Amino acid sequence: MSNYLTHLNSSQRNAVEQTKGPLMVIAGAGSGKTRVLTCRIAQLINQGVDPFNILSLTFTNKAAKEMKERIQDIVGAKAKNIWMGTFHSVFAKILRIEADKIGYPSNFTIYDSDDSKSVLRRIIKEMSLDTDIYKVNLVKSRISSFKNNLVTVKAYNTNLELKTQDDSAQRTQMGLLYDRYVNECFKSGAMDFDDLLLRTNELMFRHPQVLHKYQHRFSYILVDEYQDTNHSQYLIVKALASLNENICVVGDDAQSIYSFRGANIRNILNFKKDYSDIKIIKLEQNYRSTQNIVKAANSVISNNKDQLDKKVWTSNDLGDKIKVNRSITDNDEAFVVASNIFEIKHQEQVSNNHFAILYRTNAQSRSMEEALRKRAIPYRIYGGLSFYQRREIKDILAYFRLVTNTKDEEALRRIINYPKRGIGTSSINRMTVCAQKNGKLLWDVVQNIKTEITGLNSGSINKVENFSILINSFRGMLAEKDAYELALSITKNSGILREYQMDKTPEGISRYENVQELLNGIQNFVKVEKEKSDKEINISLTYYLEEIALITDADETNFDDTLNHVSLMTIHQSKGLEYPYVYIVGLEENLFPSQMSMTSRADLEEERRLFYVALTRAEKRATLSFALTRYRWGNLVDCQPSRFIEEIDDAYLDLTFTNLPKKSTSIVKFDSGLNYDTKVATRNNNSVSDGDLFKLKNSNVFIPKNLKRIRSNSSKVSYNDQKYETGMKVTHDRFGFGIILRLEGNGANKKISVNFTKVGEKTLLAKFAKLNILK
DNA sequence: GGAGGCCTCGGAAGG
DNA sequence: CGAGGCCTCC
Repeated sequence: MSNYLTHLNSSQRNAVEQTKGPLMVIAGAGSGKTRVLTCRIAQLINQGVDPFNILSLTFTNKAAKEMKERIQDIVGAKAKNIWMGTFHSVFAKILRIEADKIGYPSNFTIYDSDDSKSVLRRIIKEMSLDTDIYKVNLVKSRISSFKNNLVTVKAYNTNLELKTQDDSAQRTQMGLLYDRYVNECFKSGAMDFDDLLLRTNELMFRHPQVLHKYQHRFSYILVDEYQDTNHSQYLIVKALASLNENICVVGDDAQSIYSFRGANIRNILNFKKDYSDIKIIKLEQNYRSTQNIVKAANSVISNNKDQLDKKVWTSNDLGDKIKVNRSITDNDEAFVVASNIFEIKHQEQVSNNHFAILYRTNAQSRSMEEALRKRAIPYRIYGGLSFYQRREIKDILAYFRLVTNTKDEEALRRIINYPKRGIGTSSINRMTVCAQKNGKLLWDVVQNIKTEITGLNSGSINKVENFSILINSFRGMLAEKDAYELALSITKNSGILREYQMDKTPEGISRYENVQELLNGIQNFVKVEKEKSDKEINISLTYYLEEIALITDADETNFDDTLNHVSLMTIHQSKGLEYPYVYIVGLEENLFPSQMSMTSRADLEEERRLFYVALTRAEKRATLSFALTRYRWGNLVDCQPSRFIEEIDDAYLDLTFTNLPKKSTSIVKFDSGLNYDTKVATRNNNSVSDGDLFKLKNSNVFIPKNLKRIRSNSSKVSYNDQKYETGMKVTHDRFGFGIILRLEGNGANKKISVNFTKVGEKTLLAKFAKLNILK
């Protein structure tokens, strides 16, 4: 049991044994971070700390679950009592306990992103706002960022900076909109994801005795993935830890890739400022990857300015160099990847699940999928629509939600006429107006439709009444029936099951199966929960909803994981995972780094960290690839190789072609990150010439626009085989007049350096350079 | 009230 | 290109 310490290196051991006081562990990629966290908690428990007094916060439920299991392996069943989970799940639990103090019911609903959007869409419409200015996604992310920075409606209204931002974007009603959204959620007894953190702060700051209670309860606090915490989370941790200061945060600033959703990298960069006697331990030995991979990753990340000083190293084998493939099209790229996997599989007897294909955007999965299918290589795509986000599941959950919390207006609106029961938009609108006029809930109007409303015909009134009777009949069963019995009754008696049963289209069949799966899940839930509790208690639907509200697909036990398939996922999803063979595809400017990151250094650095994450997933071999043309939104577009390839030290690269722009021989200087901010000027304008100017900055091989016509069959490409010679006078469509200085390489890889009068020296690929030779 | 056509928009995604 | 929201027409 106690030999767990012997498997640790000295830094890891220090981190584990340093159980008192503030500690920050900077854990490089593959440095055994999870091991340290689990051992540290085991150590606390072995030292006599009550598991009830340990709070361990993670970023995903999956991580929490895995960690709990690993701790259980060391200390046994008492590990179950540790407060371990995501910020959201732990504080949702606490908020349910303390709900009355902030005016919420303890069975409050948790609105997911779709619910929030739907509420916003409704408010924007009700306020008759211009939907071009008040775009739902934009408004939502803005409100989210207000909340994550603890900017309440009141604070917003006195915040000149934020207001000016909105005013200058014509969003003068933003404050009002924010206010209405907050009220709408509150009125519905609902919290969105950001509320779970914001309301926790509210709870703790307005109720010192509550804060005090939890400060005492959580005498030891651990936070994983600290680099990805936002301001709201930071404040919660700080408040809870301020009494005992037994706080341990673990993270890697180099792997902070979630600032787009509010994560604040300063939390980790500034941690030491918050605690006076802080200890900092760096885990720098990488156990995962080869030397070439580690060093290549280091050379890339060194281009970032904002980072903590550390040196990740490994004593593993040198390994292969990072292979870089170039393809003409995205389909070719996929073909090369699939062929390569096929080859390695057979030559080296490697199984499918040793391979991962990582990409920047989900859209890139399609070509990979096709290529793998052609090679008959089993694969699995991770991500996409989660089970609980599926329409049919959300429909059923909406019934559950309304039955347990009739204030939940989103749920009510979703199902009041689903399945169709003749309560149309006009009836709903009338009831809405009536509710608003009398300051009542929509459900109040529905429930008392006969007395509450005039202007609805008797047929409509009857239909509404039947609906209200239906829902109330379910409500009557809440206390006596368990979650499964009630769920079954709801799906049957609401007509929803029949609806899906009748639909014999493939989608309909799949919907029906999903509903069955949901019901099976509930049945299983009831069974497991009953076994867990010794008492004969009713596992209610309310309890079920509370438990699943924060569950997502990623947490489901993936039985498929044992199946042998190649994994396809975005780089974001790959965080924390590792594979012997990793393919990072689509390494092109404007794709990776993403076009949207080009306007600021901070965003570009995040893209670079993302690339760092991708590269450090590889254990044995990493392969990079890019295409010269790619379909994006139905259009074939030209691509330039990503700057990230150039940023890797040549010593660790193995180019499978000869003329990738090289820093050392670069003629048009590659500016290594100094001028990113100035690029705003060239990128804001989408005109062709500006785009080309930009490309030139990053690549000394200029690949002209006309490549567009080249299709996936590369054998059909006809090269311009004009005979160039040193000293020739030439003209170029864009660069004008110039003199050929020298020729390098042969055949398709022949390069020409030309000194142009207007733009100076350029190196062009002979096969693409459209030079007119002047006699 | 509902089906189908039109229009718009598009990043990554934990809870 | 493809999904989803919205609007129109029946």
